[in-house]
Amino acid sequence: MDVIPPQQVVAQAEALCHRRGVRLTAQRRQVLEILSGAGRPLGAYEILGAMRDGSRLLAPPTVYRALDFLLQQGLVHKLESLHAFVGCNHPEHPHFSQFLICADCGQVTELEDAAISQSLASAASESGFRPQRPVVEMIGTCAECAGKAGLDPSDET
Amino acid sequence: MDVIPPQQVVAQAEALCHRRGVRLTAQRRQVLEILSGAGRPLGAYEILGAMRDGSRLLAPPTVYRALDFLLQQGLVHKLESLHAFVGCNHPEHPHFSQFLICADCGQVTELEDAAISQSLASAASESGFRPQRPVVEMIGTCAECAGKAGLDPSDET
DNA sequence: AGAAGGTACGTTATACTGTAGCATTCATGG
DNA sequence: CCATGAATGCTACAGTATAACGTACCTTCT
Repeated sequence: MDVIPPQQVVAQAEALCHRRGVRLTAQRRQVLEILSGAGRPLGAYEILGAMRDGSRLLAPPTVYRALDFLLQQGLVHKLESLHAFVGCNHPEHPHFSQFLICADCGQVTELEDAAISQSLASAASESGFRPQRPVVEMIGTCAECAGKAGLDPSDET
Repeated sequence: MDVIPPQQVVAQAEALCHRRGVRLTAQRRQVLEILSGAGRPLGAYEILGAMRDGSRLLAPPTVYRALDFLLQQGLVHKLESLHAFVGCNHPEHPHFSQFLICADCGQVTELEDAAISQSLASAASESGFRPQRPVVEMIGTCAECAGKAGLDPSDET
C-alpha cells in the first residue's frame, strides 16, 4: 500500500542527516533499508537477523544503537504495543504520528492527524504537563480484515 | 494526589465483579491492592515481589494471570511504554484512558479526555478501521518537575 | 604527519519481560 | 459425592533490552 521505494527513503534520509550534521553510517542506512523494504513492523531481532553479514551474526546492541539513532532523527518509529519498529513515511517534517495496528493481519497505517495531536497536547498542557514523546496506537481490525471475516463478530471463538 | 484508598478501590472492584459474575479471588484482589496502594506504575516482577507469601516467591505466570484478569475487567491499565501497570481510577464505567507519564519523577496521571478519544476514533473509522484497544500515552515532564528543574533546560548534562 | 578527543562499532554477559505447557487444587452445580 | 470447569503452582524457556568495556575510526587542531 504505502510502501515507498527504499532507495527513495534512503536518499531522503541521507539529505536530512547531512543537513543536520549527523552521520548516516552504513549500518544505520542498512537498518533503515531493511525497515523500509519490509513494509511491516519488524522486531529488533528480526532486523538483526536480516543484517547478518556473510555468516556472522551481529550482537543485539548493534541494532539497538542504530535504531536509537534512527528514532532520534525521526526516520523510524517504535510501536510500543508490538515491541517493533517501522520506517517513517514522512521524515522531512518531524511531527506526532498515530498508528492503526491490525491485530489480524499485522498491517500498520501511520496517521498524522492534527485533531488527535492537538487534543492530546492541549489536554497535557491543561495539567501543566510538558509533552515530549507521544505514544498513540490503536489496535483493532483494518478495513480489509473487517470485510473478510469481521462482518459478524458474534461467532468468534 | 489521586491516590484513592485501596480499600475503597477493592470494595468497588468487588461489587463490579459480583455484578458481572466473575470471581475476584484473593490473589487477584491482592494484586489490585498492591497496585492501588503503590500510587505509581509497577512492573509485573515488582508486583510479584510484593506478593511473596512468607518466604515463598511465586512464579511469573501467577502475576501475569491475575493482571490479565484485572485488565479484562478494566480494573487496571497497562502502560505499554513503561512495561508497567497501574490501577484504574474509575473502573465503574469502562472507557478509553490516556496517560501522562513524567520521565523525571515517574508519576502517572490518568486522563479521560473525550476530545482525544473521539478524534482517535473518528480518524480510525475514516480509514475503515475498527478500533478495539487504544494506547495513548504522553511521555514528558509533569508540572512539578518542570517547575523544579525545567525552567532552563539548556544546562542539562 | 602526528596527537587528541569524540563518535561509532564489536562483543560478552546479563537483566528484564512475558508465555507455553502441564499437573494440581479449588469452587460449583448436578 | 462426583463431574466439570476455573483458578493456581510450577518448570522451563522465549523474547526484549541494556550495562560495560575495549577497539576502531573519523575529525580537527597543531
